[in-house]
Amino acid sequence: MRGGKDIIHYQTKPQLKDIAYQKIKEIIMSGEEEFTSESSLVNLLSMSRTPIRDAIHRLENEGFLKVYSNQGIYFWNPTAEERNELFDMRIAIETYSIKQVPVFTDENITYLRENIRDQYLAVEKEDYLVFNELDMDFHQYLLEVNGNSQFLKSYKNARERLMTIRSAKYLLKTQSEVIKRLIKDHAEIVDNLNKDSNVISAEILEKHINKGKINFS
Amino acid sequence: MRGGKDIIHYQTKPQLKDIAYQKIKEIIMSGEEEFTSESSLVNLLSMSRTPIRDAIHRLENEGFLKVYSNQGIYFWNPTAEERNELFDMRIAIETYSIKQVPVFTDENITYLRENIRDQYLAVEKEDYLVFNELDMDFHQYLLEVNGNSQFLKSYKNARERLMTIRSAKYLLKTQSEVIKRLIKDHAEIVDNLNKDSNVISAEILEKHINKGKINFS
DNA sequence: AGAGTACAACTTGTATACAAGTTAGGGATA
DNA sequence: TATCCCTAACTTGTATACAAGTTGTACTCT
Repeated sequence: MRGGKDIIHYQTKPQLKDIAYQKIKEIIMSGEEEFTSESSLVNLLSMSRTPIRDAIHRLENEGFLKVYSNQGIYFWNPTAEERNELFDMRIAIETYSIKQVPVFTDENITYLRENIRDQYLAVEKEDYLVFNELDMDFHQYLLEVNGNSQFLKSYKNARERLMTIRSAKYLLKTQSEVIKRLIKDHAEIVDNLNKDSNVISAEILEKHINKGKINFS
Repeated sequence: MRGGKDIIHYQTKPQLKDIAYQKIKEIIMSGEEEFTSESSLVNLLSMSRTPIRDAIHRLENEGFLKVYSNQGIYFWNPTAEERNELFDMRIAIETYSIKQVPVFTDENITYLRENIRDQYLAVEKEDYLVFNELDMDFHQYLLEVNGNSQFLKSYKNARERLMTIRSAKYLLKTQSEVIKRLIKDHAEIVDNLNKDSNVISAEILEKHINKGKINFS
């Protein structure tokens, strides 16, 4: 046994299992397939089973798919209940996080207002993909001010799972009026920061995230 | 491609990777070792690298260890900040969960009161292991009434990671007086259920979990 | 003695062979 | 025709061989 030394982080060259993880997740999020198998992924990604299996097991841990022994790999197809659970997870984390921040600095507020301005611009251009990126960044930034890495990790997971096409069909039929109301929520949240221990912002945030549930068909 | 059928859940015989997962987690939670390697685990558990690696990667995903390529496997040794992050995760989830439950039934209340009675009995016997089990069950039951499986999963993960010996040294020096105050918190939480949308219970719960942070040296 | 280097013994990453379970389909049997 | 059974082709689980990176040590050279 040699261990116990300090760990040095070398610049690691990209590993196949990480490439596989990313690619398979993209397949899942594209929503075109419902199931697959190790062998078909081996053919598709041109690597051996080992990195494929590493990626699959990681994605299974993160809730993106389920491996049935000797039967195949099924991509996660959330029920309405499961989607709501993820939205509630977001509410729990994001509302507590914002209330826990003692003060948002001027720099924080400026960043958020600029993000909101860009959100309006994206909607004007009817570029809903860019809007979604900005929306994701808005909520993520609020969490980053708190600094709790657990919050951030859970948020990203919930958000990504909710963004798989099969669970986010609603995005396709959102209209600019609906989105403009979401942006108004964002503005209201920022306007009420640093007041009343951020309780008001947290309340708006809760209603805001809850709108995600309703927007489903 | 054959897939697309209904999945049948056969009674699966226990898999080596699940055994490895459990055993390695026990080693981590015992807190006796700080690092290891695949080969030493292979010798210890008498199985090949494959199930060992599956278990290790799963545990890494859950935050129990970190694999450094070509350098070894280091068990998670949390800083004070990281422990606090997990406690805050618990607060976020548990307080929102309890507020979300519209009504706790008589059966729920009865279960919780019986659990609390057993907590007192355990402390009288100075059996802090049993108390810990009951405490874990108390908080878990509150989440189960809500029914959100995401809450439950995150709670269990946070709880287990906080219970690794190296992060829970405090347990060894907790005194029965301290624990009795924790049990009083539990009783107060239950006494205030179904009042004021469970806001009061949630507030007590927040202070209660926060005491975990303070109890560290 | 000291600096540098080569090497051996470790580490995890990757590829692949084999084991065991599941399933669809064809064919024998009634 | 209908039923049963066998088998071939799939599935994931497991074991193992090989590749590539890291590190302590011992040796060589100055």
